[in-house]
Amino acid sequence: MINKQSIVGGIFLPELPEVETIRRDLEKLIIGKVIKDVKLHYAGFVKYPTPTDFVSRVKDKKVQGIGRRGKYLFIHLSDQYNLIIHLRMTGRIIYSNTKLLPDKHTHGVFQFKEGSELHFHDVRKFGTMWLVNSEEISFVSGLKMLGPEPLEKGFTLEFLTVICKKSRSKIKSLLLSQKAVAGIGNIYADEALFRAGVDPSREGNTLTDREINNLWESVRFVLEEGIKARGTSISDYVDGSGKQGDFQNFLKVYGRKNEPCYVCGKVVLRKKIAGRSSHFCSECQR
DNA sequence: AGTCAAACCTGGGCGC
DNA sequence: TGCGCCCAGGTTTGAC
Repeated sequence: MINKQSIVGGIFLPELPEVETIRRDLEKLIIGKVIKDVKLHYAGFVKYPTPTDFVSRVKDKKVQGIGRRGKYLFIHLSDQYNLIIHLRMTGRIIYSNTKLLPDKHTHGVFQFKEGSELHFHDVRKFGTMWLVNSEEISFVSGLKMLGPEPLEKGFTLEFLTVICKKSRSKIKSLLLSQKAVAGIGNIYADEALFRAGVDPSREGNTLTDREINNLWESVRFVLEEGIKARGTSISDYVDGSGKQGDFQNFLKVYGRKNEPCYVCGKVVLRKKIAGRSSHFCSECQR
């Protein structure tokens, strides 16, 4: 049997490109399907409503579309409901067109009427879901304060300029805050800053117009490259092995502590900035 | 307003 | 071999 199972988003640390790839994959797999039931093996990921209400609400809902905002995945359901998912760090969504045995980290199994399943799998149990109607959307924590989508029109150079100029926090911290740009995590923040040639410790209001322009361009570039790289890896159907892409080839600084910079040869440094591990080249980033 | 630490959680890497 | 410790990671919360 082919297409037996598909790991949709099987890689750690899902940021915007990973969530976007999951969105595209799910679009091909579950639109039009009707949810028969959901089994909760660990209910802690359900943030709203109560697990009992979550189960009863989701039954008989039809999947009408898949959306994304920052790192939040939206499953648009019938009756104006949205299943909103944040995978946090280790969350995965696994699709199978047959019944699939849950393992110790499978916390929820959505069963569709025609026999396929969507498993929510999360080793560290940080991932969360909300099932809300339009009046309850404000219950989804973190959603309101999201900045513009970096790959859409709202993320203008002018917007980033204003955000930087009025901020005294470190630029790395600003990128991670979700308010300057939605969907950037630690990996893409480090990669964007490297590409822009900006030291992650710099305060936002010290960046020149030229640096902000570089950063604006770099943020979009690395996210687009990320989508391209992940797109090839995840759309492959696998038989349980969870084939992954060549993400490593894409990274210039992240995870390369003490390895030579590809541009200048100096070793890539790693240090905590604003509480996050940050990788950078002190020669290429000023 | 900012920064920082703690909390959430568990597997993996380390030293001994 | 195995124990104990510490760490990573995104986000929220609370303290200064």
